[in-house]
Amino acid sequence: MIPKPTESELEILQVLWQHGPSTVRFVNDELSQRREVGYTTTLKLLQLMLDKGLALRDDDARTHVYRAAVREEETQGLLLDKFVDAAFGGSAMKLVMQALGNRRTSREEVAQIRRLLNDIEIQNDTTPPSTDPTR
Amino acid sequence: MIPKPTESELEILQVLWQHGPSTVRFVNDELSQRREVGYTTTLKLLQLMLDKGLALRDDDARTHVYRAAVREEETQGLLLDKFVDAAFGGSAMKLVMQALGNRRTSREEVAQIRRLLNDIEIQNDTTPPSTDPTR
DNA sequence: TATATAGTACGAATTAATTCGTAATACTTG
DNA sequence: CAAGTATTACGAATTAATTCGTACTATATA
Repeated sequence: MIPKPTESELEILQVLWQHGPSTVRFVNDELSQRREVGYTTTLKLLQLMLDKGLALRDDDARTHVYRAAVREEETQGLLLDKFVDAAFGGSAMKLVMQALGNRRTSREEVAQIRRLLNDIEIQNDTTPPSTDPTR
Repeated sequence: MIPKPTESELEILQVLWQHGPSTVRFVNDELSQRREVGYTTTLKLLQLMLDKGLALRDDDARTHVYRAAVREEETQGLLLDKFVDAAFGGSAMKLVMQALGNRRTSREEVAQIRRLLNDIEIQNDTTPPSTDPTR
């Protein structure tokens, strides 16, 4: 089981996912572009993430290199589930409608979602929904 | 500006949104169905929410009645924005794709999203996207 | 009316997350 | 090599969120 990352840990994971294995210095520079943050704060967070199993590190050299220990999509999926429960009473549908409704969605994006919907329809035809009344 | 509710506050807001104005007792009973929670804990949270402007109360009678001071959709929108930033690097698109991809979506729901996409297309034709390269 | 019950207020303990200072050590460079 | 610089380790302070105990007051009921 992967632990749920905190806000700050997630911020760091974003850096690691986007840039790959990184030094503390690099991560800290990235974070500093968004907000004020001390070097040792970033260091400590990375060390905690190592303990929790959110990050791995290569400490062969004096300057350690950290990388994400959890996959981006998997982590996002976990967080999404919790968020849907917490903020949308469990309705992923409401979330999607709100996400699409409340912001600009380009033609290309609309097309992309349409393609996904087509795939889902095919799935629904191939593997019809369970009729189990308890679900 | 409405403050960002914490996890517990959000849990309570869900109750208030779903059931309307409620006593502490009622809210606590609802929460207790999901998890162990003391009465005075719920009371304190509602009082804090009152202070923060997340809830309102009618204290004419001895037994106070609390109600949400923030609208459901508006609050969800706020939280969604922050969540998209925190977990999906700002890409609402990625979130939607993941939400649709990672769970069962029924025919009715697919149809509903299609209708929304049609509306969006019409918007895009009526009000073409900005060509500002910085956005 | 006296006792039990239900409610509010609020301080304070606890827990979780974040932040940073300081010491020790390894590297870099004049 | 000596002085300055960068890095790690780690304790501890701070802040934010949650939880609950206790005192007090109002209401219900025996």
